[in-house]
Amino acid sequence: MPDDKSYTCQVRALHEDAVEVARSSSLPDDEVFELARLFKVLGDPTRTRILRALRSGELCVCDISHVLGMSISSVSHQLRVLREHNLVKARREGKIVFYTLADPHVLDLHETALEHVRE
Amino acid sequence: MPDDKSYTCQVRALHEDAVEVARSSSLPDDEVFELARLFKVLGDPTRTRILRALRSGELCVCDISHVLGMSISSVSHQLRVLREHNLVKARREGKIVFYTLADPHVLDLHETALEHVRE
DNA sequence: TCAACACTTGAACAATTGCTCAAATGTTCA
DNA sequence: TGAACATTTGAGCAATTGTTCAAGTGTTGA
Repeated sequence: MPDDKSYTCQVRALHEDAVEVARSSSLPDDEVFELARLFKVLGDPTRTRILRALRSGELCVCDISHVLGMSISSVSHQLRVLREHNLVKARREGKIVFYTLADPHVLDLHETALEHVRE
Repeated sequence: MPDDKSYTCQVRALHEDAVEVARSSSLPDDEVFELARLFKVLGDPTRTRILRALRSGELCVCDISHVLGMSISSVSHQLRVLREHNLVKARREGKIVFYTLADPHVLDLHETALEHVRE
């Protein structure tokens, strides 16, 4: 990021004090990244529906596929994403793998967001 | 989505009752979509940092660019996304456009998510 | 040991994303 | 009016995403 005129506005900062306040109260980079990462995982309709489905208790991959009306494969791919981000847990029982919410607390985000979405 | 064996598991559903419960308590499609859409917008580090910066009050595009250390252009592009999703509001004063949070309530999502991220 | 089955995985693909660069707007002030 | 400047916009691009298809793994029971 070069420090020339094309890059930012030409004064050092239009409102230096406001910039300083904003800068000093900003989150550490890693927290910003983690925050965005979590929201990004939540920001897909398929994954949203999987998390909603698991609200009522554990389900196997086949069950989830039926609830969503989607292929086993794509559900499994998304379950992997959710697993990798510690949003769901898997438990194998014979041939069947059961999934549960790793931390139902995460659904608090759904509630808050729904309030916003519903205005 | 064809209804053949390659598509889902071979029984109608492994746990029909659980599937029925999950299905009947699921969100309407449009709410799922809106929910995911909101999280998706929140799920980018640049946009996260913009929203955090605006927490301390209104800033112009140039200010935000300074706080983030990013080009005016990319900040403006992201502000457009935030505007289109009603997360920020713009107010023009002469040559300068000031941005504010459209609904600071949205930052409640940050707080809740930060708790989760921080374990 | 082998077929059946629940699930996972990898490659391939179109679609979407976030950035940069350059050009266009809109506003002020001389 | 025209130059200066804050911001927006559009095209172009590499990178990422979500799905499908086909092949793979792991477990059960005959």
